[in-house]
Amino acid sequence: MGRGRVQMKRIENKINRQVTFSKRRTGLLKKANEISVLCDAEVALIIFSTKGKLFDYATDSCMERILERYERYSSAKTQLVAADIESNGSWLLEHARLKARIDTLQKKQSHYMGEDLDSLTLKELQNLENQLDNALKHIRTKKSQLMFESISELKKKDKALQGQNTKLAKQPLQIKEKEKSHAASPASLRAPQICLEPLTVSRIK
Amino acid sequence: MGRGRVQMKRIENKINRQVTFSKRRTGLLKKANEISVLCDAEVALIIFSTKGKLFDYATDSCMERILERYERYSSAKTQLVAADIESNGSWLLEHARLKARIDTLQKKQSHYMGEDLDSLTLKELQNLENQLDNALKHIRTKKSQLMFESISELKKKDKALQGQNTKLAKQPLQIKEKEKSHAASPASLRAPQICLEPLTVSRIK
DNA sequence: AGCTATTCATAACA
DNA sequence: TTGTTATGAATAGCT
Repeated sequence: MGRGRVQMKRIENKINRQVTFSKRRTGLLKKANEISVLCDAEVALIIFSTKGKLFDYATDSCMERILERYERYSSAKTQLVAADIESNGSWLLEHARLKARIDTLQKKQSHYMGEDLDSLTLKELQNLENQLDNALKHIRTKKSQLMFESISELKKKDKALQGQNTKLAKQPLQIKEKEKSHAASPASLRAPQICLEPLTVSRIK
Repeated sequence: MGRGRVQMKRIENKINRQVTFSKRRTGLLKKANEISVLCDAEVALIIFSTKGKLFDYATDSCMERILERYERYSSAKTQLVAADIESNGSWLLEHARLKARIDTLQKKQSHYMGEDLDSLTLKELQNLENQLDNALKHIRTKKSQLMFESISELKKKDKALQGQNTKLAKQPLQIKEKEKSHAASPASLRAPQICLEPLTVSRIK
């Protein structure tokens, strides 16, 4: 992809190597992002230059999550690592990792709440918009579902109570009189309203 | 790089997405290896497909070493804070607290993404919907703002280039002939498109 | 940093 | 999936 083929071996000229590194690094990071977006894949890319400078990319800027997933996937040595951390006192690293993770999550959360948007590019804003739009669809679907369920339960309850009402209306006079002494209106007439309560409240926490 | 441009968003057709993933994955892994060899860099690349399958590349097949180096590098800045905590020995508590915080944040995040909605009540769903709706408004406003800015910058550029064009058209015949030999169309006509690039790509990190 | 001439990667198609 | 091909991208060598 340039003016001539290139041997697949270390570029000896230092300047050339540095320039090529810079150009290819940009390309690689770009492509990592592209496959992530286009193919809905989770990608983590870490590059250390010869001089030790770090460059990285991670889907959703969430490197830690992907590395954790990798560790989980690549073997069951997670436990060994954890034990290692405790025994050699390298919990410092662990702590730093947790902190970093929290930072990331908080930043992302602020974006989900429509805050701190100045730090985003147009493209990122577009992604965010699509994501939230999608989330809203799910949420509204779920909400409708819950409401329909409530309604049909209420209808069922209502029917049952009406049946009970009819039955009570046919009972001997004494019992009805007794009821009157307790309240202004017969309990049987209030029942449907009372029974609405648990149904609407139960899931609202 | 195929027969037509490609939108930088998730490919909706499942088959296409799978094929593209397979091809781009190959390309990405190849390029990761190339930059590593050519430029003497240390590279780690982790890819999870949508279905959770893992693909990876690491310089010298030594993923763990690179990941450790990464952790060392990215957490160096927070070590001071951690050291402070170590001194009072209450790091166990701290650790548990951080973990809990992360759990909370992650749970919340999944809700913001429209996932794991079964655990929410109707009222909570309503709150969530309102919040996201509000966030979307902010995001869309910001997006519009950015786009307007882009447009006005482009218009400015366009004007400048047209002026330049006019000037060039008035130059002696010899110079114009020279231009023809370089390209089919004058660079000034292509410029506006070229200038779109930085706006969409520049901040990929 | 920019700028081409080339080689490469890959989207669409088979 | 694998292979082919027309095209858009990436980039090597220069400036």
